[in-house]
Amino acid sequence: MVRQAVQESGCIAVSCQNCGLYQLCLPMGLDSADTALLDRYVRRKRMFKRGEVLYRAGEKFTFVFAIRSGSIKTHISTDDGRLQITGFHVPGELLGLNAIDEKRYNGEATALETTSVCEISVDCFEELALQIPSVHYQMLRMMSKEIRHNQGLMLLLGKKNAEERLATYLLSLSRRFAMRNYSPTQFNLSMSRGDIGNYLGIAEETVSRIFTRFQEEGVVAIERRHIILNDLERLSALARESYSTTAQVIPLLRNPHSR
Amino acid sequence: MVRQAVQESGCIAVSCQNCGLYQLCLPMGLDSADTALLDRYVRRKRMFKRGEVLYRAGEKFTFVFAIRSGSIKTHISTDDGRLQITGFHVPGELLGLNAIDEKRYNGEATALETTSVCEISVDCFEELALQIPSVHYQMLRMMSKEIRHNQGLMLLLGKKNAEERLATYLLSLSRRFAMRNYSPTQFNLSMSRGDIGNYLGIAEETVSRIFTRFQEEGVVAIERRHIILNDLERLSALARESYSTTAQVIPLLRNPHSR
DNA sequence: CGCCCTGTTGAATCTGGTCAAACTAAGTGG
DNA sequence: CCACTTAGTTTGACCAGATTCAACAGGGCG
Repeated sequence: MVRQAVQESGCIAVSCQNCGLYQLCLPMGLDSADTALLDRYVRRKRMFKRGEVLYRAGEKFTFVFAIRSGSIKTHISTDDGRLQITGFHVPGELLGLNAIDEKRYNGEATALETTSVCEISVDCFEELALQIPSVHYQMLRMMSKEIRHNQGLMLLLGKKNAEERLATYLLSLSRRFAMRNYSPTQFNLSMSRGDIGNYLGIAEETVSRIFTRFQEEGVVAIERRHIILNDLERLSALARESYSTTAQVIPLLRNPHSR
Repeated sequence: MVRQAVQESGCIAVSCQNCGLYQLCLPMGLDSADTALLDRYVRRKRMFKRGEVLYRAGEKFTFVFAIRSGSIKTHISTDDGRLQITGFHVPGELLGLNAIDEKRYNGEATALETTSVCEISVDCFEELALQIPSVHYQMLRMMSKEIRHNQGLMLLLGKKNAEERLATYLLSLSRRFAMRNYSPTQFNLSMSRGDIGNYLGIAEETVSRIFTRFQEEGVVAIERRHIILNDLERLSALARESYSTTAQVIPLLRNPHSR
């Protein structure tokens, strides 16, 4: 189940490949006792059906969730009930980490489709961090990444118009699929038009209208939830950003603690 | 300069009170050698005048900045030059932490007024983290807090109208001042109308118009950059959120590593 | 003293939201 | 197998909130 794959970067990818914990990118020198330990932490698996909730805002922080398959949306809401989707999450990502400060989840996570996750008990997780000090460091990197992502979204929400938002969104999905070695030009949208609109801060009708416009212009071809990006160049122009696939799945930088 | 103040929470506030490093909330048992060490890290002080830049996007991650006095704005920009302010920062806050993943600053930080900061060398910082393991944990908490804050902003940008945004903004400033034992109902805005508008995703003219409307309604009194909040209740209603000052400056939770 | 930057106010315009209705696909149960 | 429901999506018409453009006021600073 758990195997070691030494990377030239000086890290080990611990897998359970499709269980997000491997993202923690443990440093070299993990012995078999450690791997056994890790195995213990990822044992708890669980399925969620479309619409089922992983955690709710205010609940005690008991699990970190690693997505194995399927997809999840995370969202927060105003006091008067309007909600904002803050992210869509795919296999290999960890959920719930940012509850570490308040010890309570600050938002809610819902399955978009039938989804399999590993529940990692927080206590175990902290124990793990004690045994393998660089776990904290890796968590820092992951959260730093999330902050970066959220800032990108803030830029989008604050400064872009509806068309740019949708084009940006499609490109960002494309990049994420490319990173995971799926087709960057053909994929399924697991979220509804309503969810997309909510995430991008526009009405679902607007999403629909702009999708049809993109289609008329030949930039994309859409068939219900399946989409083909015909012209990434033009899409980048519409998003007003440059298209690049430079980012790697898990940037395995050298860990400063292994000096 | 550095003094120890044992808190009932099991933490020590290291100060240099007005130097944000104390936010790291070091665990008990810091000996004099450690405090001396810490003193070394916070030695580098520096002043920035209004408009001067602390760091730019893409620059190598060399310093973490702790604000001692004044205020700073952080911002990112689209490829075509539009920029989005992602935060205003006041004394006691740390800047630059989220460069930890890519080793490069992802945005830019600019002084809003004459501002004094401690520059903490990243190398020193990592050394510190090695010596005092809970530093990483405290960084996690700070980043978790930032994520929470950014999510709040995303909610605002995605779902609130101009009036709600401004009311929310004033309340959030009020809370921050209250936390630091300044008046929650009377303070100076160190940022321009343009900056406020940019941050909230609305035009500066809209900021101006709504400020005058609030003033006509008697909710606030504004004299250039000085503002008095006359009616927090009504302001909360306008923001459509409940007013509370429950949050504390530095939530000194028990550190799980000091078991 | 006059310039410049910031902020305020007005008027015209437009993007995107809201409301309403039709349509499609996928179930669901008789 | 078909009527019926339901959720998701698309499209049209209308309208409101916010932007844009423009002019102007006033403080602060050289």
